[in-house]
Amino acid sequence: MVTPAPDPIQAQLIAARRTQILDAAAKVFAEKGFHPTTIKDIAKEAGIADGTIYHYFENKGALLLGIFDHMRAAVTREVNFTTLDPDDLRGFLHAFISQPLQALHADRSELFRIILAEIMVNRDLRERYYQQMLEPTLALAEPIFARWVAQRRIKPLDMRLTLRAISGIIFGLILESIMGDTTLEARWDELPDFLTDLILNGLGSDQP
Amino acid sequence: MVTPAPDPIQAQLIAARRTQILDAAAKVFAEKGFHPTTIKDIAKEAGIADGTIYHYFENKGALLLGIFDHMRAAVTREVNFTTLDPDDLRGFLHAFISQPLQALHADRSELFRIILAEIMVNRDLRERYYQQMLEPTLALAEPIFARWVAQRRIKPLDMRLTLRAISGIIFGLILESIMGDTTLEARWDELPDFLTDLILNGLGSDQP
Amino acid sequence: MVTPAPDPIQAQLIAARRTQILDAAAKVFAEKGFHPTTIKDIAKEAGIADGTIYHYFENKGALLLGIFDHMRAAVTREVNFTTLDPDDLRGFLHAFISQPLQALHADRSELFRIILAEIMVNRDLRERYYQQMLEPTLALAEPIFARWVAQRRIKPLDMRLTLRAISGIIFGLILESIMGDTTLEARWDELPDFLTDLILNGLGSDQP
Amino acid sequence: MVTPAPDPIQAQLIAARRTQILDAAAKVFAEKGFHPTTIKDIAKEAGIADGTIYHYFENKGALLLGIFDHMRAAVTREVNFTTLDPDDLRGFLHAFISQPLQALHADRSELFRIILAEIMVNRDLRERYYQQMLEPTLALAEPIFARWVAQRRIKPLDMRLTLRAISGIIFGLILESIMGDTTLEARWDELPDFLTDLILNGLGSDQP
DNA sequence: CATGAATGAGCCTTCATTCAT
DNA sequence: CATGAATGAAGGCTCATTCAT
Repeated sequence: MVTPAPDPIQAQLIAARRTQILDAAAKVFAEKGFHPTTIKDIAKEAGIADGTIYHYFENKGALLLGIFDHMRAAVTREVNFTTLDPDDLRGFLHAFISQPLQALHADRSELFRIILAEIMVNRDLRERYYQQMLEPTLALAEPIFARWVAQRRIKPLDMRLTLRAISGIIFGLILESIMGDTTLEARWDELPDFLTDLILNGLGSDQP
Repeated sequence: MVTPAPDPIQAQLIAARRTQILDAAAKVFAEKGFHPTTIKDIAKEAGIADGTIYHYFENKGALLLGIFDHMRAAVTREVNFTTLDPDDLRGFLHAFISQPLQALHADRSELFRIILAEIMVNRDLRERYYQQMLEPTLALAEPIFARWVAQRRIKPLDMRLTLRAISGIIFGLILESIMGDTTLEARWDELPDFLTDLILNGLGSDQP
Repeated sequence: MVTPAPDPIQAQLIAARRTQILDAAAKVFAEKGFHPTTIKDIAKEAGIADGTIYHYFENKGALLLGIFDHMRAAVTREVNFTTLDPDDLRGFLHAFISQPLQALHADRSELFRIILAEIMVNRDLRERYYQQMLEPTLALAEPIFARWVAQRRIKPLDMRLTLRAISGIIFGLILESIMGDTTLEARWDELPDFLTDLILNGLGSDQP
Repeated sequence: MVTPAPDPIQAQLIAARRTQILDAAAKVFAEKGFHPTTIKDIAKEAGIADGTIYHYFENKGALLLGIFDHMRAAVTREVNFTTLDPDDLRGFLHAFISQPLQALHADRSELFRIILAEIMVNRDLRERYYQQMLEPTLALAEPIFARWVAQRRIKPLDMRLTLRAISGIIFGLILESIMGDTTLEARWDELPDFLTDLILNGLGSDQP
């Protein structure tokens, strides 16, 4: 296991090698799943020897954590609400829905599926996911929604349940897509607009 | 592997033994997860020998399928929209939300978590889940929602996306609860009412 | 790992299999040493599969412990001072010297060499050896020697050091023989008489 | 592997580096044992890189040989019968017993334990030990003892067995001490006097 | 049908050793 | 000469599955 070297060039090399290994692991995991994948598979994919992996990662589980962190960093980079205008209610909501929907779709979805499976099963990973992704997102959005309530721009609903419902939709749709729903697959790009309307206006007819 | 005997008493015994094994497996899986559980664990829990399990199930994977089918049957029994009055828009929606929320919660949630993990990873199981649970539910609700549209009681939105969004909420909230969200855990019973309102009326303020 | 069955026939079979494995292990250990020997080597020698060994022994180390216990039982059977006449000073001393010298020589010496090496290195085994072999022997002999002192048949020396010295001779000679000393090898059978005289009368000339 | 340089300064440096490595190895071996110690452990202890060790030693086994030689040199330095007065029978015997007892005790005993374990298992080391330590000592003492016999100061016993018995006592007591005998541990310093008397005068009472 | 001992393929991991820089 | 990243062989151990009793 390589400890971060003070030497910046060394650090660069180490980071590069770690990324190389993680990329290989991510690829093979996405194809075969976590458990069916052997260290040899990953090493072969990365073009290195089995043992080399253990210079950079404690064990197989650490690879998954590494991938998780990489993905989290990437998603966090892509999903960034701080640049949004909180006064633009519709725009904010649209972005709030659209960004995760895009981030966890497409080429990332296979890997996310595998990670999600392990999240379901691995307590560490589960807590990590909750504390580092779900909870921060909810915490970030809460004051913004609260302001809208104060401004009477949205109904004075319970914010915590509301936020969980909205993020739940996103989550649930990603899951349904993972399950193989072809309708969602085909019309993924319509979802942000559609959901924004649905959430804002509801399903019910205006006429009583 | 037991081939279905014509003898009804035999069949009874076989079914009982299968259930005994499946219950044991479900218990141990829920505690330890699928992969960490060994056949010996299950046999011990069921009070039988390892080999006996193979008289009733092809292999370890078949146990999970069996559990899945059992759970599906139970959920299907509990979640039954056919007895609902389709003219009671609010009541139907409430039940549509409430029933799965109850069915997959509580003492079943640990096992569901484990099965979900395998669903994510096992194509067979995934397709089975989609074809036998998700898709039928959507198919069942679609004409009912369509009728409401025709009656102008709900907005003429795209039904397929609408249904996926609504079931997505349910799915997503179960997931967030599995992730360990204590808010949802504590206020699980408020969800049906809350969600029914939210879905019907939306988040937006009435005042433009 | 097989737990002792209440069924006496089962117990017989289990004991037989354990012995079979232990004998195979002893043979290969004696030839190649403990560490260089693989589980596969032992399994092959025993004519069984690798995994079978783990039905009967926790791990490789348990094999060594098992061999150690077997050898201890055998040596204890052979080295038995309780049948000796404690009034026969010379006879007792002769037997006290002779028995271990015979027991740990010949076909047993190769295995003893290997076990001794692990004793040197493995704290558990070391304590086991001390508590189960060395100490009991010393404790057994002490009252007998004390009686001789009381009877003024031997000098009133410190009994504990005396006993350790005598057993030390035995131990040391076995070691020197293990080291490959050909003189000892060739004249092993002279040792009991020779040592009995030496210990009783000492080296010094009678004439001052 | 460094070939001896003709340059004396080079040779000095090489010797120093070898000693540095050997000291580090000795320390770690004494703490963890030979097999459990990795080259990395030793390199870390010595404050150098893994690879550097291989410039000075063929392989891991050579480190043990090197330590063995170092220890042998040190012991040989400390245990030196040539300066003793061979006419002082008691004094010589006392020193003959005392010196090894001191040399292989105290801070050296842990390392000796480890080396002894490898001696038991490694034929090369075993022969080296016998030929370079045990046999020379015996050979050295033999003429001296023979002279005493000629002078009728000791009994005309078989010298070869006598010497082996005496060195066996020393050897055996060191072993018993290694085994964890607390009596010996506590009274180690009494041994030389005690043993000298015992060996010279024997255990038997003077009165017939 | 029930049993559970036996099987053996296969995986993670370690670590002595090498060698390009 | 020093470095330490890379290598890859090897081994202990697990466990799903089989099958003789």
